[in-house]
Amino acid sequence: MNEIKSILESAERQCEKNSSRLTPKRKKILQELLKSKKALSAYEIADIFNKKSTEPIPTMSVYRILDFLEEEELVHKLKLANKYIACSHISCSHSHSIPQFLICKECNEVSEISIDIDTMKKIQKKVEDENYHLVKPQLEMHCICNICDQLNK
Amino acid sequence: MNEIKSILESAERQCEKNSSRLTPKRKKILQELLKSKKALSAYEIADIFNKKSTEPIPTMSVYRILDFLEEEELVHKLKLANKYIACSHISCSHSHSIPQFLICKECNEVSEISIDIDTMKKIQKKVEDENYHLVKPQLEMHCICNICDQLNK
DNA sequence: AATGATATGTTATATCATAACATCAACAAA
DNA sequence: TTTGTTGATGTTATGATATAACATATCATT
Repeated sequence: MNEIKSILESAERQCEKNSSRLTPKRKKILQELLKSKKALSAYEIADIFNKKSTEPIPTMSVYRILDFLEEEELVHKLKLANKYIACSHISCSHSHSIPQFLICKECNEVSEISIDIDTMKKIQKKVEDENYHLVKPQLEMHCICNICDQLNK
Repeated sequence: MNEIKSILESAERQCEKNSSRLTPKRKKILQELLKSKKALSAYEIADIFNKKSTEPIPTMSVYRILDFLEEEELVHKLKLANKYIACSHISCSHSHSIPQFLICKECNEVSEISIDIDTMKKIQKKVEDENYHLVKPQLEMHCICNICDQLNK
């Protein structure tokens, strides 16, 4: 079975549970993000949408839809890149660990990793000692992927 | 002795060593960053400069000067906030550890902390396992400071 | 159909950043 | 002293990301 299709169905169920609606446009944008290995900007998403569809979508709507999808925890916003990426755990039934992102600064490919709890706790302790606390324990790391790194040589 | 003045002198010596010049404008921008507890955007720096000085500085120049100061390791760019902050170790003679930043999402106050080497190594290992590597082992963490957190209650 | 809530459209503008080219100032070599 | 070179700064235009404010459309319920 088509993997993306099944993820979209999970997403739909998840929205129903929260009594929110995964409208056609919201669904389509989530689908594009799922298809993309790279993180996409709101404007890139609008472009993709508009190339494929007869009725265009304004960027404003894309931003709103991304906000919605973020609230539903279906996508993550990467502040470091100002881009958006689908959550890689939509279909997981278990509650998953906190996402940590590796973002290739060249090609914008993103990998979602998880850091072990002890390490994260240590970092959190440091943060609390400094009289701050983490808004969300999500780290974004500016990386270069091996492929791009090779190309540079 | 005035602390900022002494840091500026260190900065000047550091530039001399690299045979680069800490011009009056560069120095003044560094000084504003040193005075500010918060991270400042290029446009905010230009505003501050222009309020105090008869001859205005264009934003373009501010960006160039920030690039320069970054190369000299006198300021850090915070990608997470799109803002800039003076390095807190300009006068230290010893080579200091990799900076990690806590950024308050409300007031933009920033603290520079350091994470112990083992923790950082663990993270780096994870990253390498995923076929990436860190451009610089600098983490920026989206936080809220205790003061702002209190105000929200 | 009328209502209220949610979703989307539209226009304008704020904010952050870079490109491209011109000019100026400092300084060393002729 | 002039000239050439380099680095610093000025100027103008524009790209890229993001939000505000208000209008309109659609859906779910009565």
